[in-house]
Amino acid sequence: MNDTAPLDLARLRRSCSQCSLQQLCLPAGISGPELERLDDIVRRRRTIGRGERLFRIGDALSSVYVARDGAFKTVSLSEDGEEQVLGFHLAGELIGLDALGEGVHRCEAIALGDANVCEVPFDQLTDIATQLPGLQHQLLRVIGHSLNRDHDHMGMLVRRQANERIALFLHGLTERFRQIGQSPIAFKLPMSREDVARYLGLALETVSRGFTRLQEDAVISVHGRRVEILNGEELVRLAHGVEADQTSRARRAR
Amino acid sequence: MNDTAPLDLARLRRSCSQCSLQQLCLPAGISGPELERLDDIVRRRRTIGRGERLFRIGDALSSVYVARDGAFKTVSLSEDGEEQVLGFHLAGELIGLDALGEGVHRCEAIALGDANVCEVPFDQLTDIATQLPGLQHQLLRVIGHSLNRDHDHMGMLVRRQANERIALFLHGLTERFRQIGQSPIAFKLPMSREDVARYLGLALETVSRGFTRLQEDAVISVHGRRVEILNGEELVRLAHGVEADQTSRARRAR
DNA sequence: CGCAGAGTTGATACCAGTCAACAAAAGTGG
DNA sequence: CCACTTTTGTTGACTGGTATCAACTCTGCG
Repeated sequence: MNDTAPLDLARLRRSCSQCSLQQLCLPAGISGPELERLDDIVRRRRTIGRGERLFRIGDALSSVYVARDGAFKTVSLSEDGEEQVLGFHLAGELIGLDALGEGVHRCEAIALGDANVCEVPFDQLTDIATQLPGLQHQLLRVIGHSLNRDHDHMGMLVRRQANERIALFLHGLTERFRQIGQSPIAFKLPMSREDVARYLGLALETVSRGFTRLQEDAVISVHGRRVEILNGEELVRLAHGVEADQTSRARRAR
Repeated sequence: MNDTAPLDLARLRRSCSQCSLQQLCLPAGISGPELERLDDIVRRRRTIGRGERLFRIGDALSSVYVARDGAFKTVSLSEDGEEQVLGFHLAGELIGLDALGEGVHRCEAIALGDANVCEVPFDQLTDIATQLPGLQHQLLRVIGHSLNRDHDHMGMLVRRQANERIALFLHGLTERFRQIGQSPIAFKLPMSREDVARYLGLALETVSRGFTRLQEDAVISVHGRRVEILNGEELVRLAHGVEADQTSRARRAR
């Protein structure tokens, strides 16, 4: 899949203590010998190909995962078999918490491209969390962030119109890219228009039109999945329901 | 408000070990002396009046709460000051987890009617959870259920039309009433039409029309907030996007 | 080069939001 | 206890945003 295996291997061997995601991930807030104990249970370097699944609906909760690089979507299936996208997971974000309630996964985690993840056996994680209060605290924090993302997601879905949702979505992405140290103003979307649509509760055509419109208004530039943010402030305004300004409207009127 | 105060007082004094919500609440899975330790930190018997708040946006996370009776809504405020209802909380359901991420509440918990709650100081809870693995496990389970409810909520919001959302909402309520031992077929809605609308992402008029239509189709009977489920199976069908049957459509056509 | 998947654009229909008036219920004060 | 106000819920008419259906273009890839 990749001819730079030796190099990757070296990078992948890094322990939690050396990982660039440390501050976002479970190790935040613990250190020294405690970190080593966490390190021991983390099975690193699981590579996942595009379209592969970390787990499926109905699978027992065995591990939680942290995307190390690459991106994932979690989807649930409605009675008629349609995918609904519950969330996107970028580097450093925990995947698999959906099984916390009943111990069985309620959604599927699908790699949006080639990716690799840290796999953390859940029983062992909770085990050592009882012994390391700092880890328990951080685990709760990470779960909390997941809850927050869900709430933000709902905020996009409720009583906002299509262009607003799309602006919110793009704005949220830039913030997350910034957090993990990637460029927040020029990036490649890891997901398809259809995925975005199923995430935002819109038809994929509407998403496409929304992107086009943002480009017409000179807020972003889009070429397929390549997106560049040209006017971040305007993006934020649009995300909060402000109509596009006069010049943009004039441009569209032509 | 109620002249049976002495009786209530006696009931409210019950410890976790005697509480009817035990199986739904934190004590599930622990027992004996361990239960007593949990019991010790629970400040019971806080009474909350209709419209009062357990906490506000920006408050530091000090306690989580379990509704003992009564119902709550949690709401977040959008930039323009509009309420969006993130969830409804019936007896036995944990409130306050929204602050898990940053230690600060992101939403407000408002009593929908007079209620009383168990207040559980959060630091002490996590403290003894490190010592009682059964409690830690149950805490994670309860958090997981909260996540599940959020996901179910999203499922209602994404690409479902108004009548479907309303049917799903009612169906979900009956399930929750059943769980806490209240009648799942005849109940009084604790929340207003507006709350339902802000929860489902609809206009309140649309919710009102939806209820009326369900009544016309003889699926439910509504008088203000009193609801009776007349045809549970049909309700489930409607919740899954099946059109109303011929006879109902004929009735509407008149 | 040709193909399949992904994305764009256009025309049309319809669901649900909005505005508005009314009805019923629940408080409020004399 | 009744009149008044306020809140809550219902119903109707109209409009607009978005889904849907359909054709087309672009991109990457074997």
